[in-house]
Amino acid sequence: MDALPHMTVDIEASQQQIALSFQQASNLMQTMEDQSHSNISGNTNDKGPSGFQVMNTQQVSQAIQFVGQNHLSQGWNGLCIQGGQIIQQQPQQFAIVHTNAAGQLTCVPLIQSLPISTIAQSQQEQSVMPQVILTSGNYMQSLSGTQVLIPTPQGLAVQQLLTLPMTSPMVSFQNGQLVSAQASPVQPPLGSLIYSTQPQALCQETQQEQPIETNQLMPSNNDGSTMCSTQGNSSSNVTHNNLKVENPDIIASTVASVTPIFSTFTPEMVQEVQDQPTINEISREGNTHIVDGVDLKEIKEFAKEFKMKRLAMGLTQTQVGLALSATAGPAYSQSAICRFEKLDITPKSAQKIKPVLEKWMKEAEESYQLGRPPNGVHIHSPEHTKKRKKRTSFSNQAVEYLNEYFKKKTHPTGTEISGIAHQLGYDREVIRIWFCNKRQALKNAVRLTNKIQAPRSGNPSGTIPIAPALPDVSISTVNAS
DNA sequence: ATGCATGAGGC
DNA sequence: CCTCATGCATC
Repeated sequence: MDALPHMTVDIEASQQQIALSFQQASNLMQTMEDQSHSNISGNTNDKGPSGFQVMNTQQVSQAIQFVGQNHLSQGWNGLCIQGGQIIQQQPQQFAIVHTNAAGQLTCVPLIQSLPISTIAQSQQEQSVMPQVILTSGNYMQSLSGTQVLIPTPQGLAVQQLLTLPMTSPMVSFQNGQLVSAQASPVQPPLGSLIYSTQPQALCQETQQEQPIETNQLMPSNNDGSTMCSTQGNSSSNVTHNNLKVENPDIIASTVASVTPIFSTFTPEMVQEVQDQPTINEISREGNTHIVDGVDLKEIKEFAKEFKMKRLAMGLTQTQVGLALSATAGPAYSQSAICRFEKLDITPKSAQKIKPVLEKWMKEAEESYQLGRPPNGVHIHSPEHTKKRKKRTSFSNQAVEYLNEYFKKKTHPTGTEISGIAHQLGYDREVIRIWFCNKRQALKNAVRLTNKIQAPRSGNPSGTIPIAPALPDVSISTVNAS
């Protein structure tokens, strides 16, 4: 480090995502929280592998300082990177971010590397909008189009990230224009490069794979007590306290008799499952943006925008749900909001929820700008009076058995359901519901299974990869008895 | 984020 | 009995 203040963050060379990926940032912040006993992330409910993370300057600074021995130069004060996730913040700052081949991230505060006159001019023109300019190659290219949500005195602004096609961090200003040292033509034009408010496609959220089945024959630690989780409450009317593997051999042989034929679902099996494909599924099929009179593109964009704004305001899905229920009109739970943001719903549902969220967000933004929390976020759950059946927790053996059965037959007959219930020792209704839910989940899970291949590395086109891998529910006959 | 439950609407 | 939209509870 010398005259030109900058910071460098070591990133594993193998790291495919630049800089602090969300996971890294999360881990870091978690670690820092652990060590400092302070809440850095400030959001415990919604953090996870997907989505993006909004960090304030201090958080970014802490994260970065924590990573390396290098220090953040004092003047540096804004912005941060991601790997398809988020970035933010702090108006009135300029920085160039660069990753080199070794996977190092370099941030150069333009405010110290650019002629002051240029900055002053830009600040005037753009008001308080921060300027984020990314340079470098492939990694950064993949960021192009990523949006950054920036709280400004005027409210939340969305800025799109664009990348400069260059491999060197060297850039300079000439006549007030940013010029690549490699003299390669910069496109799009710098004007739009530097500042764009039009929301456009964000990079795909990363989502965690979830194996459809566990197929794990019980290790020794799974004794009868776990056949039905009672959550430490043995007094409630849990259905299966008595369900024990009295004779594990029976279970085992039973499972075997079901004759598992697939260890995993094959892609071909899936295609016809879709009665009500989710939005993500539809878009992957290509072209069509209008389904059932619903503009999917619009909904997808709104879903992303909604999530960004929610996070920017520091609200969890739960808080939004509570706030929603505190206002007039239809309310939706955290689950619903989660599914909406993930677009893990049918177009019909999305269309129904969207205006509700839209309206709420609008009001919330206004509140936010006034420096007060949106209505209702403080409200606490009213004790629901209805007695709900305690959630059944199937044993691993039972789940495995059911999964194997499901692979063979997604619609067991009434008689078969009874048989299964008897065999496993669960209520018949519970088994029936299990199959219902399994079928339903199957439809919504299709898109999750295809991110296994190249969610991050390839996919330069930015399109969503396709490769569902689930069985065809429609094969089996529906039968009642 | 997701598994099981509920209830509406429908054959 | 099924699908579908949703939610509570739990992972």
